[in-house]
Amino acid sequence: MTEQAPLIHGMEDSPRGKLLSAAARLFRQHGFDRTTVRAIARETGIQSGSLFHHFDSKEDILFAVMEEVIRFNTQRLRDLMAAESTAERRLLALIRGELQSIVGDTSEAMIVLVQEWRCLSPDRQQQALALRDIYEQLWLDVLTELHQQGAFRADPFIMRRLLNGMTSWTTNWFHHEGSVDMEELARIMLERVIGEQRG
Amino acid sequence: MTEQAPLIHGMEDSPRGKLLSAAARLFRQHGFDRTTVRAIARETGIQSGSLFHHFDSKEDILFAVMEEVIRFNTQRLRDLMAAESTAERRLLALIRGELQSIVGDTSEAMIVLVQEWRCLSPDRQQQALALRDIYEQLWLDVLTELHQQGAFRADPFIMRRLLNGMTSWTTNWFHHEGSVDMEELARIMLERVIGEQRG
DNA sequence: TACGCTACCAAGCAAGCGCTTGGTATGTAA
DNA sequence: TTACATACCAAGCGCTTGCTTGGTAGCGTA
Repeated sequence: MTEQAPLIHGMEDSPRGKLLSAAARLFRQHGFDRTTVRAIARETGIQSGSLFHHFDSKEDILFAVMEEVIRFNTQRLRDLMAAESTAERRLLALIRGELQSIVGDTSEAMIVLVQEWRCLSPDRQQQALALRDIYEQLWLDVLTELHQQGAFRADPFIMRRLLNGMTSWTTNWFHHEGSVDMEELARIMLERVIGEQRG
Repeated sequence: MTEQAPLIHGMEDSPRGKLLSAAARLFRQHGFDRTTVRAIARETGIQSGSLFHHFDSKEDILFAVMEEVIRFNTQRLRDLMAAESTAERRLLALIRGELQSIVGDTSEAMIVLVQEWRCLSPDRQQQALALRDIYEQLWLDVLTELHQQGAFRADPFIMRRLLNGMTSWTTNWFHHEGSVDMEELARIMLERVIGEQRG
């Protein structure tokens, strides 16, 4: 170990936080199963056995990564929404925030959250699901409000699923040097809900 | 082994085809890394060693699953489109076909294609990518045509990415017993492109 | 000085993994 | 009858894996 990779946004500067940051990055790059505890330890600059002083099992690390990233991004969405006055602008804020979390400062952990879900035990899945429900409720509230205003006809639940698919999929193609930036992409996604406004 | 699970649509009724069907199902359920060659063999009713009479490595099995499902679904989309006379109807056919492949008769293999991509060697990824490019061109042709007709303003490339996200994500929520069926869902997705028509 | 807590090292164990090996049964064609 | 290919079995090898164990260094408190 010569250099330390930067921490993922929202994770604290402690042995635990460094471990989680390194783990998230490796899980994202190679997948949970192909990441060895030895690799996580090496990246953090400790011996593989020492890792179990901080976590009881490899799966515990995965769960901790997921839990932290859900909590952090739930709070971020709440903060972003609080500054907006209309339902339409709140939805744009949500889309912006989710994009930010997926292709921005917490991307490693967010991708892990989506892709390594089944590596959790059923019990742990249930716990993570409870946290995700809170996150999802933020979306449903705004979408339901817009639906009642007549902004779109489709079911708000379905609409959320479609939006979730659009944002999650960006992992597979979005690049910051690409032809479209995050702000413009958020706008385009918003238009999939409320239609392309004439102007 | 007492009973044989049904084959996945497009796979032949041979030792090889049965192996691929069983493997796809297991890969989907537990992931590539957590599926052992012993489990694949057991599901097919043979010994684990016998499996290597048909394939050189476990990764070869994964690649074969992916190759078969891309080829099969590319041809299916072509057939479905050939019956349609307008670009809008062709796009609906594409959406319908992709949904069918993801939540219908080839779902196991399609999900594996999306989720286990990085388990392929770089060389194999390149080969699979070439096949996927052909598949994607079908979408780009139709979307470009619609874009030129003024059906939507956004970039056709971006639009394809958004659609791909919407369809792929259905894995995580769509159920055949649910409140919306495949046909209606395809219609709703189409409207994300061309807008909700009044009527 | 003694104590206890946190953070770590060095070594290694048991289990599970992909894959190999050497051999057998069956079917088809010369 | 011989020859060869296909499809399989039984056994196990060598390696990697998550995790355990027993011990140590540094630090703050009494």
